[in-house]
Amino acid sequence: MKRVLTSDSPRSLTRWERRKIETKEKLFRAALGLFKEKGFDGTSVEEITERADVAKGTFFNYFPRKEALLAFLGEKRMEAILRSIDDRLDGDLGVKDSLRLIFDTLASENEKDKASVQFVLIESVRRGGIEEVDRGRGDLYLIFQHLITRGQAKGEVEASVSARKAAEILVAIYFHSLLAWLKAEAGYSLREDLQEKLEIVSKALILSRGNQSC
Amino acid sequence: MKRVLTSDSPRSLTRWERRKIETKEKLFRAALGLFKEKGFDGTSVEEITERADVAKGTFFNYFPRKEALLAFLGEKRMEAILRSIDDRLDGDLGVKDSLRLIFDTLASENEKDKASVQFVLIESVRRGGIEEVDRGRGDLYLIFQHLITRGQAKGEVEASVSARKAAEILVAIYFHSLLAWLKAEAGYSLREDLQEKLEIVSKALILSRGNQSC
DNA sequence: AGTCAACAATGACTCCGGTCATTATCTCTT
DNA sequence: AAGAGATAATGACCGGAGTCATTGTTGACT
Repeated sequence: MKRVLTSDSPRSLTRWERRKIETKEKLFRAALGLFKEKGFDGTSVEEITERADVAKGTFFNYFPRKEALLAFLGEKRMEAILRSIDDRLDGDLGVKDSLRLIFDTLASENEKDKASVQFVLIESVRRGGIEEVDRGRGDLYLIFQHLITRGQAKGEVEASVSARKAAEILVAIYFHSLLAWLKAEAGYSLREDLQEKLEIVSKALILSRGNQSC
Repeated sequence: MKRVLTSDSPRSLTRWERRKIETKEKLFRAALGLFKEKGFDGTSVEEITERADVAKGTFFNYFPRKEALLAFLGEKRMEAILRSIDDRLDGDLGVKDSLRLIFDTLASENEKDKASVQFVLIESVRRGGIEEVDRGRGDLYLIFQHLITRGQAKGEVEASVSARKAAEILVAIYFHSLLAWLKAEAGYSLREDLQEKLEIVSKALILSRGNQSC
């Protein structure tokens, strides 16, 4: 039995909620700054709350555990990546070009800020759990699957392969390459690596129109 | 300048060393039992040392951190897997059959004891760090790479693909599938999943007699 | 304006991983 | 056999993550 008097749906933000978001954001920013200064393990929750000017206990009202900060960061990053992919994807593109574009976007978004990716993947996966990454991964997976299914309908993609499995392979390649890139020397190009691998698996997926190889 | 008086070379294990190994093993067994009973987080180091009948501090003489137990387990498992692959691999086999055999071995070794894999992958990767898994992964990677290079020399494998990248793809597929399997329902067959994915990427790698490009 | 239920903030507290100075045990030398 | 040097065992201790009972705020309703 809820009644809202001041209009209806746009009235979503009460002072409380605004302050809640504000506090969470404040904690998040404080934490991120400290992490970049002193690393994840080197930063205590108390330091974070002190910088955010709240009491220690408050932290746990917003993040169930310290690692949840990394999950939060991960979510934000993945959202940005998916938005960027959505923006750039064009229905007219062929499957192979679409895949190229997606891998390209994934690469460049990650190459933008290696330090954050370090936290999200190494640290978050390291400590927080793989689950965190999963929501985003699921979305990515759906994009691939959809693309391939559509490609099969259009006769661009080998009909005999399971779109599900193919999508899983693409996701696997992406995450594995990301990890490899994080551990590689500075000069290593994620973009080139992904494109090269895409080139290889494309041979298994894409029906070339009298083109390709040799 | 070492002198051993009680015989010579077979006398490699002094009482100390035997006891050292014994203690480490005792700690390890106690820990594994407790983990299966109460989970990793639910088990404290003190419980482990108590069951192993040593003082708490002793634990850290053998494992630098609690997670090192998982790394230790992981190493043991990976060694067993690689040994099993070595045993079963036959130089006469073609590349595709070899790959099938490897994936099959990987699947069955892991399917033997899902709980342990949970610990090694989820927990160890979750908390201990990805580094732990890396040694074994590196070996696996080399096996793939070697196999493919040899296959290219024999003309079985598409010469244009980089053996390095191809090996990375195979490893990526393996680990990703392992994770998916761990999170899947009980009925899900890792073996079938891997074989199906291998079938797909094979199309990109293997030059079938009478099929495929060039 | 005043009341009150809902919710958030707080920090003292608990628990546990990890350290370290000290003690106990072993091996080798003389 | 006794001493010395090496190595392992020990548990008091510390710091930080996470809990929770209490206190402080907010805004819906009268």
